[in-house]
Amino acid sequence: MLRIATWNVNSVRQRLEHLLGWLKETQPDVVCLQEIKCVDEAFPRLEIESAGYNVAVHGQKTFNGVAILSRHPIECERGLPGDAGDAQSRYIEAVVSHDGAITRVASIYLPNGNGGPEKYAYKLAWMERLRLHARDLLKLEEPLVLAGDYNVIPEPGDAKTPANWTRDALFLPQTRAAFRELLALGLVDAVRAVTDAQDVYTFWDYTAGAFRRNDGIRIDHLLLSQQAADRLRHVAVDRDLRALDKPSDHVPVRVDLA
DNA sequence: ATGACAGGCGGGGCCTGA
Repeated sequence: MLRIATWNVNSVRQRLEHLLGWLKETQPDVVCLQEIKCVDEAFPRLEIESAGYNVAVHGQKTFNGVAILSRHPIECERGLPGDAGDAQSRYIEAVVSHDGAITRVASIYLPNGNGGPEKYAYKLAWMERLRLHARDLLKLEEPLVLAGDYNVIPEPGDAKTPANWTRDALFLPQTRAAFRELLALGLVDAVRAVTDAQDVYTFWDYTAGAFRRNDGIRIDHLLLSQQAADRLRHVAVDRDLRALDKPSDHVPVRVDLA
């Protein structure tokens, strides 16, 4: 069994106590982190290694930053191919060796895309780079898990109040179409493989009592290759973490693969 | 339409997020 989770922690240093407690309680094998908001040297490596994890970081000062934690040996690549001039740290990929086999896992922090046409163009270009890279990875015919904060609300049922998002980059028609193109490669949305429930959310805004009103959206996703989907045994959203003091605005989503 | 919060940076507000 391999338990793989994704979590946008909104600063790993601010969230370290939550992270360590959740690792101990949930015992994931592989964790994809996003928005660590620090350079590699500032990542709390020793504390996490002491909890039993190998650590691979692709950090950045102040913004963005991704990491992969693994109880099993990993070999990592940093950065999404397709634009050598892209300085934002939003992608790290690991080959996890376990049980005499391998599973390939990526931690993804897809651009938000709000804030002007340049930012939205960057989001769409990034999604196309991701599609091309995913297409290449799928040719390997391996168990593959592309996990992260996609900043995409795939369907109206993935928001409590979809009308609030119609002009937002997370829900614009082009954004949703690009996400569907990813799925069309043959990837499986793990949550949608196990439930049609319309109230599965992974993010609640800090403002206006959004969590109290359960005014959330589902934007953190694990997309599985067929080889991984065949092994899918369980999916969970650790929504209770949003009720802690000083929470991230996102909660972990995780899968168990046989 | 704006701002509600939160974090980083850096020592005062400003930028970014979703």
